Amino acid sequence: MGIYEELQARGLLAQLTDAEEIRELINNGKAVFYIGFDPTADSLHVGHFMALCLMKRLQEAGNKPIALIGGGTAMIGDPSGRTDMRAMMTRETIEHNCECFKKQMSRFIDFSEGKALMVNNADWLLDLNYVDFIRDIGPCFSVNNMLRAECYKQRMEKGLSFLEFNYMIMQSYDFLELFKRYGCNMQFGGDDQWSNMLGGTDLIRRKLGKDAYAMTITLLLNSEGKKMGKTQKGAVWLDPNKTSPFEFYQYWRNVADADVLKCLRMLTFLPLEQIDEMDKWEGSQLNQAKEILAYELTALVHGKEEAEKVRAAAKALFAGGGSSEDMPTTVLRDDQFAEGSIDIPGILTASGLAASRSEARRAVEQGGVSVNGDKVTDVKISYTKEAIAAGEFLVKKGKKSFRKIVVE
RNA sequence: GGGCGGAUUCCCGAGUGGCCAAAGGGGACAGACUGUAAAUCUGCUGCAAAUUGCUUCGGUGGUUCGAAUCCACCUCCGCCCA
Repeated sequence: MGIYEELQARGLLAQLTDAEEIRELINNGKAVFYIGFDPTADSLHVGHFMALCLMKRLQEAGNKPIALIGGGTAMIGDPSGRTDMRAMMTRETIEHNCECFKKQMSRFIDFSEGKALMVNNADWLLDLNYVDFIRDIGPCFSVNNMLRAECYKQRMEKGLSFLEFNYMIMQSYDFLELFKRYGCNMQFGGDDQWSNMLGGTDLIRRKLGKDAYAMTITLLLNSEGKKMGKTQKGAVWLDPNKTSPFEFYQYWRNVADADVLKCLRMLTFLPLEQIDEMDKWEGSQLNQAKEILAYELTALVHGKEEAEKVRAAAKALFAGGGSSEDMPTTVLRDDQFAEGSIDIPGILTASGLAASRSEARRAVEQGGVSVNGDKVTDVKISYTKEAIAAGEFLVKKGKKSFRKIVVE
């Protein structure tokens, strides 16, 4: 089974410009491919993770990946799949984010000895001369066609600025540039990038008369059709400071039944035979599959050691027993104690379990808060520093939010 | 450049002088039921020293005893015409 067949079996392939040709190239390690990552935040998230895994898989099959960091395209802002304009980012923010991306990517992809490249499109986009550029590239794009592109559809109603309209052209230019510089003959990306990617293959054909290929990977949607990897608070980040390994683990531990197998196939590196075996599981047995999913992904992103710790911590919390050593912990400072004690809303807000004292109060009133297993019934209850220091102090809000409290 | 319409709480959206911290829906959160799932039902959803006080309806000023609501100017957006 070639890499193409493997990707297909995992349900990763969405749209391809030329399936036969692409299969031929990637199965024989002849692809030099790129995936673009716009530095819109200071950490990669789950969506990027999928792309990085794809890179890794293809690299292992002998193909050469180019990770393109969009320091230039981030100045424009990709309108794909958005109903409103992105907030404009300052150049400083973008540069900072680029640095963060670089660090994180190096952990997933082997960039040593030219096995992979990392480049930044700021290098060729930022100094373009406007008139030269549009004279050179402009004639290759039909506005009529662009307006028909799927990625702008949603914006035709809510409005699209000229700035964002140019995004497709920038991305297309990237592909052309990479083709010329590094012989990059393929672009991969999320399915929402399809129109932007086609822009690139068209541009290469028009400018150079050469063929280049594009392929999108399936967006990871849950059974309700929503993008996975997002929580109420925002994305599930790969940076442990933004999404702790524990939270990361829990996110996957809690996916819906209908989504477990899909996630295992698309996100993990477990052999397909093993996943097919799990496909036969039903009902509460799926819980085991979820545990495997959560463990595997946490191990990929944060390392095996960390994954084992958080798995043990989760078991301790939900199944009882086990150690609480690696639970999310909040350290209370002296100044958070008024007259030597702190009340329950104070603890909940200090630990981030509640956003405000009002929210904390509500949680208590609804019977959702407990301390060391005992339900808190009095909103006014206070704990002294000594009481907290005396032993294990475990605060629980709802069923799944825990925090171990210690004092300075 | 001209004409018209719009900006409300996390999102959609009602509200056109006091009865408004602001209907309804979605989402989120909590409870029951469960398998750390889904579905369902219930509660809840600005902040706080909490039967009270404070801050919010694009921005700034104004009218008024009282403004999300009226007036002026500004910013941003959509539609139509150029």
